[in-house]
Amino acid sequence: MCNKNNSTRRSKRKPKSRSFSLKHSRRTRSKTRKPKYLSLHRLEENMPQMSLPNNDDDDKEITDKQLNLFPLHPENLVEDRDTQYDNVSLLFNTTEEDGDHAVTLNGLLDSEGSENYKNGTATATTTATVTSEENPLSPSLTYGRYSCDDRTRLSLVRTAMKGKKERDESEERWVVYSEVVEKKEMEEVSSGDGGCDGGAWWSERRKTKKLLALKLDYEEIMNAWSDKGPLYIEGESPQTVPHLHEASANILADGFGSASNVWTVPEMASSLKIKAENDGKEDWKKGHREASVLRYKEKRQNRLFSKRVRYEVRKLNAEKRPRFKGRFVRRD
DNA sequence: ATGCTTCATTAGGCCACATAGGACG
DNA sequence: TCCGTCCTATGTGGCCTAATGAAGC
Repeated sequence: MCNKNNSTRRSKRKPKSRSFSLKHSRRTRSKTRKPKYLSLHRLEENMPQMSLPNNDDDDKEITDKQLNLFPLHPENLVEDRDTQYDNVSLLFNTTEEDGDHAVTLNGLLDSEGSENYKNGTATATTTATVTSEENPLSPSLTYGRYSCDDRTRLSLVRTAMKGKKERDESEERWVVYSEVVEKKEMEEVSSGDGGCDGGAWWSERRKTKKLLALKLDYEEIMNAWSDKGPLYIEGESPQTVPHLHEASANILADGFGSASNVWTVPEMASSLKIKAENDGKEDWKKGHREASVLRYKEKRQNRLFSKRVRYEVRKLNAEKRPRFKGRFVRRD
């Protein structure tokens, strides 16, 4: 219902005059407000600072850069254009020396995270780390070295990023707070006391993940459908759905999805395979990345942050409607 | 270092009613 | 199939308030 754009709201708000308000005692916080949504922007603030390794000259400069994952629409843009490329490069470009150690959130989850998750221990990795001394902006976090707190954060981010590929990339990622918390709690419960005991934690996590997989009663479905004609559209091959248990098991076994085990739609997968065979895997990967960058840039340019009124007539009616203290009141 | 208070900021909810669109005869 | 009626869900803007973080003591 209240889908008003926050920035618009903010701009509409008048600064309150404190002089008029009675000096009331401090409000009692009777109940703790549970935020409805978690913004990834906030999650991002808690994420480890990311850096591109192996470039001594640029290390400091890059280290000091903050990822701007939620840039403004051009109309709200001031200096954003200058940083655009850098941000995009931070998101999508990994240098050859990086190998698969991506510097994106996904990359972080896929490569670094998977390594540490797989091992189940807070092991130091060989990639560059940004310590709190080097980067005062992220005082307590180190990248490439995961404590239990880091694992917690990563878990939240991973949950939030889950399904990213299925969504419109232009959408801002908001996640329902309760879902994130519930999943987190489930994981914590399943991990039991040994929160930092990586092996046990990991195996329990696998179990939890398996329990979350969708189970279908195929026989019942087929029976219900039996009198409704053929199951598939004529002339088209039946769509196949990957075995979720297998998929999740593979992903879990390899960490959180290196590029090789990210599930794709079957058609896509076959075309990917053919293309990779024809053009060479590396060339195709490069082209794919460039296409992704282009798509990202285009959508970013077109993002609208101003409030969009869907029904102008409703707006007019609302503006005419009598109010008392901002609330609509009856005409009589 | 810790706890309390004050202040500023912000998200979310409330309200009435016109309208869209589905269900039904 | 078309038309009229009924009903429900939705969307709209301005204000208020609780929640929250920062700063000061």
